[in-house]
Amino acid sequence: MPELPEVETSRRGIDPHICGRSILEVRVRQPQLRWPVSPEIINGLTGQRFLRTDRRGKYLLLYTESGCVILHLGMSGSVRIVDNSQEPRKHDHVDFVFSDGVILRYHDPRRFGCILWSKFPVEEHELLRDLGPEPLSDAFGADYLYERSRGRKTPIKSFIMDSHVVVGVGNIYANESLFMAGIRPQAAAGSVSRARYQALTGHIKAVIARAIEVGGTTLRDFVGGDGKPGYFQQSLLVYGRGGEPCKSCGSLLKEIRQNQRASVYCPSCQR
DNA sequence: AAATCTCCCTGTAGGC
DNA sequence: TGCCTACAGGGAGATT
Repeated sequence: MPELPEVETSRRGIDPHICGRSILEVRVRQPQLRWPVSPEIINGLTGQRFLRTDRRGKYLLLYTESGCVILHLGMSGSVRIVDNSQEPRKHDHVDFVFSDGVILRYHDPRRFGCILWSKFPVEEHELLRDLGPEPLSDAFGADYLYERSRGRKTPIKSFIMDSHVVVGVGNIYANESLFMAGIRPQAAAGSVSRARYQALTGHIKAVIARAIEVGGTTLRDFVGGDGKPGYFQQSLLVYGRGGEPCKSCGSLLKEIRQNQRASVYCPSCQR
């Protein structure tokens, strides 16, 4: 599943190939994603160019002179750069066809992603308007989480995965960072101390920053390859390891479900 | 307001 | 081997 580092790695991978090139055509083989592909994208982009790219949470933003494509990869989505000699494969739903035979190809087997159009200012689009701060920004830190969490009884794992609190902390990083901070995922967010939020935010920032660095080493994969950035290489401490021994103390890791999501933790290291 | 539930979809894994 | 079913999961929207 694409986490924030993969989205950022995708953005960096496609940016130099699509910016400045004329859009000849947008080919949509399957418009039914999470929401239908915006008609403005299917019909209205010909002759325009992407000027720059950006990212907000896990949303990729592709700016033209008249507006902005909002693209989300969902659970199984990917984008890559191919040339016009490469036939689309199964689940290659959308092609942005540029001059010089360059194609930005969107692939998404489960179709939980979306490709939407927004006029300026895109920050006021309803999908982006109420999002929390970026995890790597200075606005996100122990003081912020501490203040936001007072009075909240929701489990801390649900709290840090809430995109209105902070963007880009998916299930994998929530599990991993809570383990590193020694906090049980069930703990009420409002009862976690400032000091523990200090540890937690530090680990969230570190794990995401490191994953972006690792992804950067595999940028070449975005051109003609399978579009898979390198976060798969990273070793996971708890995620997917329920029932296996804790890498720190050897206790058996517990797996529970919170909000229909798997949570794995060490009953000894996390309190 | 906050917490919880539902739904979208298909590849994969497990059972027989 | 192959068929069948259960299930995972980001995140918005509905419901409690």
